[in-house]
Amino acid sequence: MRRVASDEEQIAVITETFRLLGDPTRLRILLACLFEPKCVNDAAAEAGVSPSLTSHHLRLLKGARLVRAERVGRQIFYSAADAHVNGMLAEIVAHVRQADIDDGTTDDD
Amino acid sequence: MRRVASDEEQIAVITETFRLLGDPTRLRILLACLFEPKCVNDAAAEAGVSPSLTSHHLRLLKGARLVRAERVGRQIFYSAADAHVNGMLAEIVAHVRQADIDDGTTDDD
DNA sequence: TTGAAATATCGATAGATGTTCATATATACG
DNA sequence: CGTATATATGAACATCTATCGATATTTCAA
Repeated sequence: MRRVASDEEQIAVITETFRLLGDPTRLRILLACLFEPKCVNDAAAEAGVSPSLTSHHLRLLKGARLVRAERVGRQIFYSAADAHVNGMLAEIVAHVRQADIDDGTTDDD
Repeated sequence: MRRVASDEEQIAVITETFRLLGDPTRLRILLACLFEPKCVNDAAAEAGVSPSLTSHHLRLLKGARLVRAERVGRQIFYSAADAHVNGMLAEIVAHVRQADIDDGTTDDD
């Protein structure tokens, strides 16, 4: 018999996921891996932080299934875990732009 | 001449939004207001926390344009700011389920 | 096996954050 | 007016968390 995830558990997982996305450094690292797999060093360079810290964050992102890891030689390439990760980012970008428009602080991209 | 929001600023706003969503209590309060406007007391009751704390969180959510406030008499009704808020939640729920499936810990809703 | 490169882990710390309690503001009603 | 209800605000605190530096592990090459 299959277990049914309770609302509390679902909220716990969701908030944990959002919480991880709520740090600038971690988000930059995730964005670096979004469209093409990146090794730790490259992701670190793109995010502008140390490989150590990048590895730390990638571990957390991997724990929340936001990224997947694949070893190639002595490098490990990280990429977005599924399409919903991109979807979330797309939605929040749209939301932020919407809020900007409502606010009258629009840019002209 | 209109200002163009830099990547750094966009990331700052996005992470701030995600950060706010990354707290269980705050998310529950937001969920309470998602599909129908709720006054502070009702949202507090549904989230199972004090009205004071609810007001605190709603202020933050309002600051990030995640909810809108409308006064009716001596009550203030809060509701989701725009459709993208629902979209984000939908995407993350789908992501969490996808991760569950990949993990073999699926439920049967 | 030895050395180098890439990634991971551990400990410590400074700063951020959620919560509570007390108080303040605002609206409605006699 | 004064009272009650609804919401908001402020300070204080206890906890969590991102970051850094050093060390460990893993993999490849010679």
